[in-house]
Amino acid sequence: MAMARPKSAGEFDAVELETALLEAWKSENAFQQSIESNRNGAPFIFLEGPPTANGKPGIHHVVARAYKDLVCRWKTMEGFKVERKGGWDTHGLPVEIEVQKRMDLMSNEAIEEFGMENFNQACRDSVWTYESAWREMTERMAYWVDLDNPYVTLENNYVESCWWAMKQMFDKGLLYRGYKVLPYCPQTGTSYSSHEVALGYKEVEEPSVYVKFKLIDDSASILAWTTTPWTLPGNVGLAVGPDVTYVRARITEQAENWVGQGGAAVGEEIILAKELMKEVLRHNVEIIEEMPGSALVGRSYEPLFPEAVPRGDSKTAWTVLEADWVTTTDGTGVVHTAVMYGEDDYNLGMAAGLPAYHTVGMDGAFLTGTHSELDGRYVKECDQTIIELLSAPGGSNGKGPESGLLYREKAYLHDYPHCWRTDHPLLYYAMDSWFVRMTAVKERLLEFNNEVEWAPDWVGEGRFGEWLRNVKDWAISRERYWGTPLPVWRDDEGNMKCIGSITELQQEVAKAVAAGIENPVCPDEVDLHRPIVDGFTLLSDNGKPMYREPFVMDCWFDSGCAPFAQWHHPFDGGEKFNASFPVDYICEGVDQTRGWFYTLLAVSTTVFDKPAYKRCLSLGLILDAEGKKMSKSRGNIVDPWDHFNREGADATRWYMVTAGAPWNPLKFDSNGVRETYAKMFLTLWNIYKFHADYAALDGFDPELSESKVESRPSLDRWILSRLATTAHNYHADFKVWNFHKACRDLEDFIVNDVSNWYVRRSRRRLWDDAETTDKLACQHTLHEILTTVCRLVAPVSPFMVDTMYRNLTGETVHQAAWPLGIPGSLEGATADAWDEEAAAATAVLPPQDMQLEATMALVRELAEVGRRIRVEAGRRQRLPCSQGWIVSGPDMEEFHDILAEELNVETIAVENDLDRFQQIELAPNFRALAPKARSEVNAVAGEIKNADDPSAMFAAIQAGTCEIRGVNIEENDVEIRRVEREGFAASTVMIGQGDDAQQISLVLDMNDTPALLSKGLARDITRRIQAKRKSLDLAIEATIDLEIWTQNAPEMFEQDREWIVTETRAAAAVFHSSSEAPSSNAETFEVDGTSVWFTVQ
RNA sequence: GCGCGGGUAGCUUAGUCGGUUAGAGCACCCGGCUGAUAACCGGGAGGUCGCAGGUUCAAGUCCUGCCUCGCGCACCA
Repeated sequence: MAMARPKSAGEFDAVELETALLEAWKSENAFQQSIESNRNGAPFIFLEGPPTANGKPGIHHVVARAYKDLVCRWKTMEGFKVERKGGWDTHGLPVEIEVQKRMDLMSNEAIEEFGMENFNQACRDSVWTYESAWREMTERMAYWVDLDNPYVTLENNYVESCWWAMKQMFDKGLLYRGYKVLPYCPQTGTSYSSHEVALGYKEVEEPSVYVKFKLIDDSASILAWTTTPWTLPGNVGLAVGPDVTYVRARITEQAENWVGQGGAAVGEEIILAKELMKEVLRHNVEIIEEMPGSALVGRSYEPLFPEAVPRGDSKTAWTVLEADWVTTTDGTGVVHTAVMYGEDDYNLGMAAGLPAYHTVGMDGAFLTGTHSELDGRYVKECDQTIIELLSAPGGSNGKGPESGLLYREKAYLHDYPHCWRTDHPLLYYAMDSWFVRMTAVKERLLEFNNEVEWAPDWVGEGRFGEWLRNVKDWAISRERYWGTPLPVWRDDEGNMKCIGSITELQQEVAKAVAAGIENPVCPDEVDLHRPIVDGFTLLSDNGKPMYREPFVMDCWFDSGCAPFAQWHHPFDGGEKFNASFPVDYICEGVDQTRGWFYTLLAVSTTVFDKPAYKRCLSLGLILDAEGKKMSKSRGNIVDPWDHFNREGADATRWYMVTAGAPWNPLKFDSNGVRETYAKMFLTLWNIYKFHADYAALDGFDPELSESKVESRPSLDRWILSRLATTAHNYHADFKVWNFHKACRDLEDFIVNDVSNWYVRRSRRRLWDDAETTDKLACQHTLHEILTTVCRLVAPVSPFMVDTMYRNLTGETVHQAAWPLGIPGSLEGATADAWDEEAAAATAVLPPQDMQLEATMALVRELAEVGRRIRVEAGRRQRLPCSQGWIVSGPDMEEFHDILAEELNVETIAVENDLDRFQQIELAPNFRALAPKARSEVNAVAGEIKNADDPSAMFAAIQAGTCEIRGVNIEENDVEIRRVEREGFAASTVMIGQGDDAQQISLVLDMNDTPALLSKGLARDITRRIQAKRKSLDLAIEATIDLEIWTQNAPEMFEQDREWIVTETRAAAAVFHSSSEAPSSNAETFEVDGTSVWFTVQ
């Protein structure tokens, strides 16, 4: 049995407390113990989204981890078995770039020269650069996750599971090889992800050209516009909008002031979108014909560079095609289509059967055979040549009009992506790529998404749903070095094999070797990375050598495999996997919508035909105090240690959770952490200290004494009811992900109800040296409040409450039961379903008494009202009033003494005669009045409000005889408001709402008597002496010698002198008469014209 | 351009079914109180509820348009 007798609390030092606890947790193995203690509980499966450890962790990582931890701890306290395996994302471009920068290997050639093996080794090492920083942050913030046995995406077992998954897709026909147009840098020989492209947008001015495409069997030309003249040799089609209106316009006269090259002859006919005619054409024209785009579809035109692209068997090459994405916002309403150099172009080309041939090599130069003046030249240097070729009489193909094929050139200013390493413009370039046919499983994706409980729901329905409804095939390959290699081998005829395991690889290698193909040995522990896997040559079914497709996989694929690859499924851990899929809970930033949230679902759908997760908490972005996104480049990342080392992890975590809804962007404000520390944690500590210090002093032991709740004073029953109500609301908010609301309300309860009312009102109860039942009641109450509050706070801020709970109960709060029940421990329960009633039966909360809560709310309200009255009447708080009256309202008899004390009133009485102090005013109740009075409502309301004699009107209303503007006014059409009669110090409060609304007034008697003046003075003197005691740092039980002189003072009664003596623990006291001069070392003060001197020794 | 989410006091924010005096906290000022903690209580000042229309007897709340910030998507031919 644990020691349950609290020790004195001591001063609060968050950092010291937290670091000491971290040590204790470590030596006790507290995290593992908290799981172990629930080993028979129902499982709640959490999946950690793996961070990459090659960047320093910032405060935004702390936020995500706080929410992960919060839910896991909460579920653990509910009795669920919540294992938390850590994970690391270790592959991918960010790692490569980091290494490239460090080693100055800024191109693929450089990497290959350096050696792929060496390079990948460098990546492998680089991955762990900040691992210890992550570990320290994770431990310090008390994110409980198993970092000693994490899954690591670069490990062979993990990669093997990814290979297995890939093979499942391959076997289902969901994996295919194709082209994808990607932003590509010929200098470095790499394509870029959209993230990198975003880094390199630059505003540039480039020549854009309007080109005439001469129709066959027609004198007219179709006009198209492009900002990339180098794509023109690759032109194989023109796209028009089927519903766009086009015109055929004839040039009627030469244009004046022509700038630049190009032009048109009088009589030439040009086709373009009607809407853009004015903007594009510099000549005067006459419109010959109008037609929709659909009328142009199928027309053939002369290729600009007939040599550049072979027709092949294409029937649609060099014809007009329709595309619904063609707009008339710029250009000519006709889009020049070069299949290999634009994404839309490529998709259109594939759909329409255009020939798909490159005119540009991987080095960025025109391929031989494009045009004699262009072959072998870097495309960006050819703009001028192309313009000249087009402008020549007859144009570049010699079949155009005499005026040439160029109509106009125009400098064009736009944002264009550039290589962020070499600064060269990127080329959109069609490249070999592998895809997962996500479009084939779109319906399943949508179904599974509907099954997910999203928080907030609009991310699931909106953002994520939108993404799925527009799902495209997943380009999964990257022509890089450091990643999970694509396990596909291919021969020169296009025969392919996808390898799903090491064993299979070994078998295939053996087969190849048997057929005479040389191969390195393939041991069981073969490293599944480049270049090792590239070294194996396999044998196709037709006996041809097969080489590995030289790609690695998108690293998002790796993390998408986490649910099974973390267990090395299907090779190991079958049970582990089967029992934990789909997972119950994931939680990451909203930026993972297209990232991890998607790839998890994409992989689980294609491989298992199941969803990957049941619940997903999508967190808002973390912004700095100015509302700017935190980023390395802005340098506005907050270092979590700034707060860990100042206010501590508890305050940091509590701040994060209470600052706003989890899914809303969080403006991280350092002052807010400070505020949380001072308000929430300091207050809670002081409540605890108050209890613990007296409990220690009195030897209080909750196990050895008893105090029945129903026989405790109403103040105790009130705070316990508030505790139960707060806990219920807290839990209800947790269930619907409203952690912010839950925690704000709990904080309010702690600060307002417990500290500012209960403890303040109870302070004197514990001062009593004797063992009274009242003191015991207070101690038990405080004990119950604190142990419950500790458990509620523990999932969010796990440190301080554990220290408190340990001292109060001898046990750790992290193995304590959730006060609202422990469903996870019930027979047959799962994370999704449990017996609510049986779970509730395990709850441990005091009884609720809503009536009592309402009454106390009123008492507190009246206490505030009383102070307001005093301020307004200019009567100081310490000068008592002889009498106070409460006018109407519920019975509060049992709280009259509290009120009397709060208000410093001798007696409180109830007065039912309203008219004695007050009169009424009437106010219209619009909700009731409006339907009856309709448009007259304002006029009627005005007459009610301004009634000369409201009492008389109300009497008429009650009698049913009050009619205004034809409307019969009934009682519920008006509200009665009370105002004070002239000459009374009173104030009125409204409680309740709607029909239950009630007004209660407080009236104070402001007349003085000698007795009151004496008492008031005594209180003032006492207060000054107490302050002096405090400033002298005297022990509470120390006694003093007291001397007091007064001048111009009211007579002080003997009983009040005695009161001063006992209150201030004076062993000896001398009250000098007013004729005696005060000692020169006496302190002095003045109150209401009375001067007082005193000495304390 | 499309979608999602915001815009309420100097700052952080609450505001339910539309109901007539928009509520807190921080900071500021005045006063009070304190063996009560970096506290507490009362009061003050501080708001065109992003802008403009509309619906309604009544709009922070509902509708339309616009401005603006954030995020995502698309485009940049």
